[in-house]
Amino acid sequence: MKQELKSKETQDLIINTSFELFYEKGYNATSIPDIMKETSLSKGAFYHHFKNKHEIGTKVIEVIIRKRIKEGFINPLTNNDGNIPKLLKYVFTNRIKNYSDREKALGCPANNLVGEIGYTDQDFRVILKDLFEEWRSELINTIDIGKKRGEIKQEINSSATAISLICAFEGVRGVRKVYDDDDIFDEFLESMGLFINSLTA
Amino acid sequence: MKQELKSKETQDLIINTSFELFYEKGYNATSIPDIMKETSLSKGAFYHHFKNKHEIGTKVIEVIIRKRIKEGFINPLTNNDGNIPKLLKYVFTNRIKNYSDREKALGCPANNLVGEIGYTDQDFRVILKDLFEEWRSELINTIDIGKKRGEIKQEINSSATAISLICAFEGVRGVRKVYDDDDIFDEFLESMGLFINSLTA
DNA sequence: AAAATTACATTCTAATAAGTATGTAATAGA
DNA sequence: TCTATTACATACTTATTAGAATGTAATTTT
Repeated sequence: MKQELKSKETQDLIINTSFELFYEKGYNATSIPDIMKETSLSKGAFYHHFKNKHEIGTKVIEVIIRKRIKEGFINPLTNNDGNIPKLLKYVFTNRIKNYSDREKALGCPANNLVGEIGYTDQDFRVILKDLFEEWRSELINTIDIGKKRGEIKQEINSSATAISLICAFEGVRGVRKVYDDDDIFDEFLESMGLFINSLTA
Repeated sequence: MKQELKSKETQDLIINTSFELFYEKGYNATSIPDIMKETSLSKGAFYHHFKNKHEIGTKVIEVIIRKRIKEGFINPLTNNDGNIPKLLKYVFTNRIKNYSDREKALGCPANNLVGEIGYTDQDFRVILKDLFEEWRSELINTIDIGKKRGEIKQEINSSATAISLICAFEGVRGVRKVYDDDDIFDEFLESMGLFINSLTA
């Protein structure tokens, strides 16, 4: 096989495996040997492709988690031919219900990482902030469209609403984690639906 | 000094120090030597009073974090002579603004631990769940009182509303962590205020 | 085809971890 | 007062960690 291709495949394997382990056990609780055991590759392979653990952490956020947020939360917003409040409800409520048991039990990968951020590691914080900002700005845009179309009240603060939707969503995913119970989701979705209704003109 | 008293003081020192370190660096990133360096005590002292790291984790949740949630969120609810929506606004919005910079930057200790929970450690999950349940049940009670008094709409689902308030609150504290910016709080509080208003009869 | 480079594997080091064993001075009980 | 126990400190063991050094076969470049 061509070297360049092989190399890319190995890197992808390491990144994907790292993501899964970080998601299941947490970043700090996952060691490089853990990752390499899972890939069936050697430590040499790891340090050939990556500088250190911090670099793979960064890559996992920038590549995998970013992709998940883009595909799961940002892209669906751009498909805004229909009614905006309905779109918001879809993205923030209906979608959640269809998560796998694993995803429900493990929560949001981005939010889990946020929980691990300490006083010192500002690097992850900044990358995650950029991610949230991408998401928020698309949400603001979506809400603004709703306002222009008269589907959302003019007096609604788009930016405040966007951040609140994100906060509430990240919040449930954490709370659902500790409850390990679908009822929490259902009740949350009911309130979330009411909140979105309260935005409609 | 009497032994029993001395022993209690040492245990408290270890528990409090552990809480601070877990809060600043996270549970998994904090080692027993870290804790003992901070207390200026020896490892022998630690293992004399506690079985292992897991036990101190449990104690920190059951004692310190529980106390914080009780005093900060549950007890204020029981002081419900005034208007209930106003009380909710106080507990969920005004209070947050008065957090110290450190508390803003570090987020919610309970929620941070939630982020570190993996597939395996069900122990912490269950203790945290009990904590959230205490909080939620008091909140449900408070909302019910508001309904009885006619301050909150009858058709509001108290349980769903309670869990949503908790989720939203835990959510911001995480999001605020990554943003490291007070504007996020202000915007969130604006939306939160509207949401609470929408509950009023 | 020879030389250089790449993509790893293997081996090693130095630090740090959790937890145990042992020692000792102070206190408490008999 | 003698003995037992408590509250630690010190020292040790074993496992695991991040990362560096070295080796090597396959691929690429010249």
